[in-house]
Amino acid sequence: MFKALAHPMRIFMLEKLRDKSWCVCELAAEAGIPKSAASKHLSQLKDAGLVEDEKFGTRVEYTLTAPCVLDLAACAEGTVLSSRKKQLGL
Amino acid sequence: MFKALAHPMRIFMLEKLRDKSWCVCELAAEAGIPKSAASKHLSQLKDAGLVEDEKFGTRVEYTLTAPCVLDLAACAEGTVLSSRKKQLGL
DNA sequence: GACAAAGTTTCCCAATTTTGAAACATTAGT
DNA sequence: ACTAATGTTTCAAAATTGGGAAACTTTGTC
Repeated sequence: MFKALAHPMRIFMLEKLRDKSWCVCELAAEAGIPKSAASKHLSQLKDAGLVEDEKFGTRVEYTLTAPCVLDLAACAEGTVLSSRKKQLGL
Repeated sequence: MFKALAHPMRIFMLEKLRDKSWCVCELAAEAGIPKSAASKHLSQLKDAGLVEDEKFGTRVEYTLTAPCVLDLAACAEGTVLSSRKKQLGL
């Protein structure tokens, strides 16, 4: 699961999914990457249990499912920020 | 930070550090890897703000600092387990 | 000073991951 | 049936990451 989170693009996608569901082509356009890459990233997030997909015709919508991921991200942010301070000026 | 967590050996080290501080050579011995590798992994954990190091003579002791990492691990475990169930039998 | 112990850094190679293009489904609409 | 739109998969190249051995620091001891 941490491997799934260990890529800026996938973090970006999770942040997009925080507010609403997105289909692959929308996320690809937002991120400025080809559909194939977006599909593969989303597939990894799905394997990690962080998102779910649902088909609507030709579209596949991805939704954020893991409820604790946002808390997790907040924890990560706080940790990183406080360690930055220490590493610089204390 | 998630990159720092995205390696089994570093998770192993964090679990060791849950109970007490360890020096590099102790962790290397526990993990069965050379000191150089252990040092590099610990360096990444330090850069991510997850551990701190303190020198005692020639020894360098590493200590777990990020208080939320353990909650984070619990969250991760719960998420992974519930998604496994879904992916198998629902 | 010489030596040993503990860590770090460097160098190079192996392994993994990421990327983009193209081929391949699948579904919808005409 | 044909075409367009959306996703997924495959493949090879590119990029990143990890691993081990040796060189190098630094500190403590004799």
